Amino acid sequence: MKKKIQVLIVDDHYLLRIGLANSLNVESDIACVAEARTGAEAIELYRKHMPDIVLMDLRLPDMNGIDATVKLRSEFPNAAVIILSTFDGEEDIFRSLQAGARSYVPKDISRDELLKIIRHAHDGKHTLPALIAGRLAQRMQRRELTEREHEVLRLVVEGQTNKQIAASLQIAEVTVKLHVSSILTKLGARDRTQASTMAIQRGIVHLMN
Amino acid sequence: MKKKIQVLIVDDHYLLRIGLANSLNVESDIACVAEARTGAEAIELYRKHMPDIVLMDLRLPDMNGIDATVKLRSEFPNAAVIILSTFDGEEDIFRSLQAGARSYVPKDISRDELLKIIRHAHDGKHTLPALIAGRLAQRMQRRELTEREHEVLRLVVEGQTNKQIAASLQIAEVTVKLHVSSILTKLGARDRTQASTMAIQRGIVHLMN
DNA sequence: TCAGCCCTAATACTTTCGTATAGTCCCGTG
DNA sequence: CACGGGACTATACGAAAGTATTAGGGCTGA
Repeated sequence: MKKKIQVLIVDDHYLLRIGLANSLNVESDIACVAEARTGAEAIELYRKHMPDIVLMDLRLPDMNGIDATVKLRSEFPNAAVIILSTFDGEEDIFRSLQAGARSYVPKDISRDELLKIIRHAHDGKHTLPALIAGRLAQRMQRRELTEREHEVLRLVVEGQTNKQIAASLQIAEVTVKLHVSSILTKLGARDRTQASTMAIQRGIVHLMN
Repeated sequence: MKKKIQVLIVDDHYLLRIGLANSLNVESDIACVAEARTGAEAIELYRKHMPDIVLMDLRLPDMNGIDATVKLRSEFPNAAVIILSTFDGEEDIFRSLQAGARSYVPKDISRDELLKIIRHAHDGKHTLPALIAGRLAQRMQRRELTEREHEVLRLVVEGQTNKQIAASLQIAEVTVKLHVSSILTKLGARDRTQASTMAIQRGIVHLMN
């Protein structure tokens, strides 16, 4: 008998971990070997079990699923990570794949598609659900925001005025205006309010509770 | 032997349905009797099975979980609905309970707490997780937006200017400004951009894909 | 019936936003 | 070394946004 595909599940949602573990263990060629709740725990358990596949939630208590992927792959460059997410913002997809993930799947995925993607990922292939691939294509068209523009955008989303942003970043208000203008053109937004919702929608900025 | 608490699960996420069904069926006094993927299906299956408890996702393909609850309870006023949600915006909590839900639980809830809430709901009690209760308390303090203000806010979040909103709603721009001002004071926002993100954060407005 | 709230509107004024143009400094790539 | 790009600053202007005040009409509940 062939060795099963060993999977590490990383998710802080209890219900989802059960659902995943059950779905996988039913299959004859796949087995869930460990479950982690945090990014740190994920790396620890990866060292211990050396699984073939990591199913990683995008939102984790301690760190971002993307950062966790980067950290994991810096230690284990061959780690096959599949990002699981409720969000389907283009930016999250883009960054996940940049971080070296083999795939990116929304949590409302069907059982069959998930299994297919796990098997493909195990074979070294990069498979994306059609919807996700479409989002990614959209994202590729756009020019990326610079680091500074990201900072400014974050503050814009928080509702700060240009003057407040200038104070926060220790730069002149005119400079802030310049950055905002640049952000607007890059995002294709008419004003800061639209830029703000677009940023949230696309996953460029995440609202935390 | 006592009759088990019969539960209807309403969620379009395959993984979560499995997780839930498994968690519940392990218990000796609880049984999942049916699973629905949409609001319409939920009502249909409720008629058929007459379950004791409905676990309803807030986000459904066809309609809102809150609307589904209202519809269900207009036909079956004694239906015990527990809303399940990834969001923990105050507004969603508030509206869910207004719609007659027995409880509102986030999807990252622990197994024990979920079971406790199901049993309490079955006894007719209204139990809320501490975090959720806190959010609700915040919400209760605030004055509610009027219907018109909601409409305006939705358009503000879309990034429309006052002039565009005036055109959309067939009213004068000055009137729009008045509504916006009123919204700002009620939300405690400085400007429309902040109001916009607050509205998203609190679940007053939902972004759709 | 009257008070109170909501929606509507007009006028007037201040502040902020967004764009345009022009120029300096620094850094990494070719 | 030159070139391009990013970050920064300055000045100036028109377009929105936001505030304040006043006021009429409609609906509701005491």
